[in-house]
Amino acid sequence: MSYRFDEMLKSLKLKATPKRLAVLALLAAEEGYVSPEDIRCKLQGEFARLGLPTVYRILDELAAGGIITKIIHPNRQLYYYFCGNTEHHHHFICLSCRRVEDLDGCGLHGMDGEIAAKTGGKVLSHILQVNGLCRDCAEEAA
Amino acid sequence: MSYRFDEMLKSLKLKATPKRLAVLALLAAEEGYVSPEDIRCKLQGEFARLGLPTVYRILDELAAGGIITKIIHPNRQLYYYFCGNTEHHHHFICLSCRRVEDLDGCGLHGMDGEIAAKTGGKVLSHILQVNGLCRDCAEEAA
DNA sequence: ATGCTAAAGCGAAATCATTTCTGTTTAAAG
DNA sequence: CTTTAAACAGAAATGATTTCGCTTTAGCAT
Repeated sequence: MSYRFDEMLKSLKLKATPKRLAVLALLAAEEGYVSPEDIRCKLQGEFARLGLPTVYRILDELAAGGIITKIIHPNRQLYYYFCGNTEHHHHFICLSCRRVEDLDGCGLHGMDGEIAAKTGGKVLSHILQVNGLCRDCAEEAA
Repeated sequence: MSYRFDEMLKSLKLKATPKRLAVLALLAAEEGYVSPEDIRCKLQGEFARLGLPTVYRILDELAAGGIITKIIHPNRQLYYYFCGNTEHHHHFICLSCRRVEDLDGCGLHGMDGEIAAKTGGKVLSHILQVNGLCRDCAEEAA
């Protein structure tokens, strides 16, 4: 699977700068979720000068545009995950090895509308994330 | 509705100290979710000396015991909510006024098992929370 | 009741991920 | 090629949360 990162950025009205492209490419190449610090480290060879604030800013922009997903972690650090699946769906994340698996057809489709109707309020967003140990890590722990 | 806070603490094998009881009572009296700092402020009259770390510790203990719920907020602060409903359920939270409404029968019952079966992994926890504006706040914003 | 011992509780200070700020650089548009 | 706005770097600040070592309390035997 290959992606047109420049077009993705364009669709978010962000310039396709080398750093943004590199962050996006790195995220897409990773199997699991990564922290801002991870990204800075891995891109240090490519960019002599790359500050953490820049990484944070880029990740924010990408997450705001919806092309990467913010992972909520018990350790309260930020993590991000790139997922080619553009359908509405959620994730099963491994707390040990950081692997992410898609949960398709999660049964929440239409929930927002139902809830809005029931409570009379307005649904702005919802969080659904399943935390656990992936098959390999679960077996290892056993 | 009145609760036996001392018994609740006992069931978690925590001593029913005045501060724990006060935190629990305060949470139960609040309609919405509150921050550790809120709690410290509101209990300042009752306890001349009450440090934030103590509040955090108590909230942790109560949340670990499952009698209060941790709220995940976009502003990255911790909030907690006391909910008398002991059935497995989730919440609709208002980002404006902090009101919380229960979502019963959320359609996730059994999901953990299904996911475990499908991925081969082990589900440790899941997060489901719906963020929005309650009826009043939505009307006000309109 | 009193003394003893281990657990629980406490707040000052430290921590550390994240953000802000300011000045600089870079790139798109005319 | 100039103009103008967006991106960027890095130092420093921020502020929620945790650590640490001391103090208090409760449980229990005497």
